[in-house]
Amino acid sequence: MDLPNHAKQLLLQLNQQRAKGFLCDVIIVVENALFRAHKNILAASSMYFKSLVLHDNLINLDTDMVNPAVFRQILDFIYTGKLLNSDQPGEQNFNALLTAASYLQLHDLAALCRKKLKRSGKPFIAKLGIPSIGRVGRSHRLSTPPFAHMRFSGSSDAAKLSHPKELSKVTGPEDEVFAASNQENCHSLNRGTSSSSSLNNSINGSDQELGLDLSKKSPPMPVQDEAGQADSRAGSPQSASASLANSASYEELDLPKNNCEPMELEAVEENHSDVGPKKLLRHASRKKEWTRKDGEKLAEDGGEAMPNGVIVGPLSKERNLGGIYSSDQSFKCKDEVENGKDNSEESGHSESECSAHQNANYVYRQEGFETVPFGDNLYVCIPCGKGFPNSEQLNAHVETHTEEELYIKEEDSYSKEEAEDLSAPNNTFPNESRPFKCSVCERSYKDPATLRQHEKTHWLTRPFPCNICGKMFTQRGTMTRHMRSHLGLKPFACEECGMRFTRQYRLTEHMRVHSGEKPYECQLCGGKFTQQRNLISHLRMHTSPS
DNA sequence: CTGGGGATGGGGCCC
DNA sequence: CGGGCCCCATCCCCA
Repeated sequence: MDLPNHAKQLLLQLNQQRAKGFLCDVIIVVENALFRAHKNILAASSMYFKSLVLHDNLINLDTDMVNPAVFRQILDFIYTGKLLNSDQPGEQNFNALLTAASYLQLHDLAALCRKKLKRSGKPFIAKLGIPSIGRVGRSHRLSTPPFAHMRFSGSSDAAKLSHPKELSKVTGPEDEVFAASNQENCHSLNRGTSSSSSLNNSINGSDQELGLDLSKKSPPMPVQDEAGQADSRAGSPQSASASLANSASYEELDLPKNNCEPMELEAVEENHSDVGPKKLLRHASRKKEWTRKDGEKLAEDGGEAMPNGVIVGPLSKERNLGGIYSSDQSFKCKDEVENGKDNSEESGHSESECSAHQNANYVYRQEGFETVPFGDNLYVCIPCGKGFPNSEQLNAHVETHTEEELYIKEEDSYSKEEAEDLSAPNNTFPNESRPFKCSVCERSYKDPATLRQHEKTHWLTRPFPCNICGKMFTQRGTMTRHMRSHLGLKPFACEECGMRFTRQYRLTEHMRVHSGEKPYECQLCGGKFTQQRNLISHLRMHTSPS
């Protein structure tokens, strides 16, 4: 018995899920464009991808071999089996496609391209060094084929192999990024705005644009402000998401390009080559270690049973790309575990509570796991559990909740906080100068805005998601700061050594390295330190039993 | 190999 | 919204 159209329907569903970022568990970086996808699909399409996605959640492709426009076509091909039209002339496009397909070991696509080129009578003009196996060229990123050193993240070896200068380049005018069609992320950032119409108006009509516009999320770079360009181009996170929601298929990168002022260009080069990617590698490595460490506690080798029965791997725990379980859950639950409030059945930590820790005001409900049938209402409000057929309706509903309803009502945690606060040197307990008292805990503040900000920390929800990795934040500023780490933006440069930092405070801290100033002294042994945190860690050495 | 210190990155949170 | 500070984690170097 054959079910006609089964494969087609399945592919259609998967492509729709990709469009929404639903269950996407891997990010592919091509120059400055990001694409979300499903590991399974990629692995099923190419041995190359299969090897890559096994260990990595973030895949950086060789820009010599593939550019964002071509990769978009390729990704569409993988998910639809169809080659959609490109802006490029046919032969040129097929040449580029063939290069990329060969590189990515998409043999069917490569054969298709060859056939097209042969038919047109134009021979394939291959780029030098197309990796059959073992290309070691300009980019060590992941241009090297599988089985060599295929790890982008989580491997210090990869970091060593990757020459920072090679890891990225300043993008030229030809660089393009794709507007994201991840409606969920757009909505979660822009509650109340509608992105679906603009999505429907995408230039290609049918295919979704799955890259993320990095540029619009870039915070202004104060160091480069003299040029007067960075600021005017760099938008706020809100405008970023707006652009994500509203742009059509292609958008020019707003990152400074080759025609920038020299100073600006220099800064960007440093940001994107010397520091950014390298740090990204280190960052990924660290994250991996965290996952591994945590994984030991939660599950062997990256499989963790979540409360609703969904099995999430390290990626899902770390980077929720699809909107179900963001990293915050893992962090939150990890914290709770550490605090003796294990996220287990006996603790009474319900699914909704746990879910609510990690997403904004809504999550997709994964079909097949809900205990109550929700039918087509896949968008579920965390606080009340109601299901909605689409995110717009859910968002409208979420607005009806009062903030008070969103508070966490866990007495234990507050008493714990209070205990900690009492020991804190600068406690924030109410007094005459701090008249604004938190209704949940005992803290008080000088002004209502700060109180309100604090009260958000009691909410179940985290309203500010990172549009790249899905991690949720309570404060927009924290989220934008977090975005800098994705983008490798380090506006604060040390005049002495040129080292760059994401935060002013880090630079101040760093400057003590040059000045030799050691303002922090250990009262027990007289040891002096440049940084307070190192004094603290030193003090632990004194206090910890040995 | 191990422990301590220097230095850095990221998140939380208050101002 | 940015600055500043705290905390935790990590990497690297060196004794």
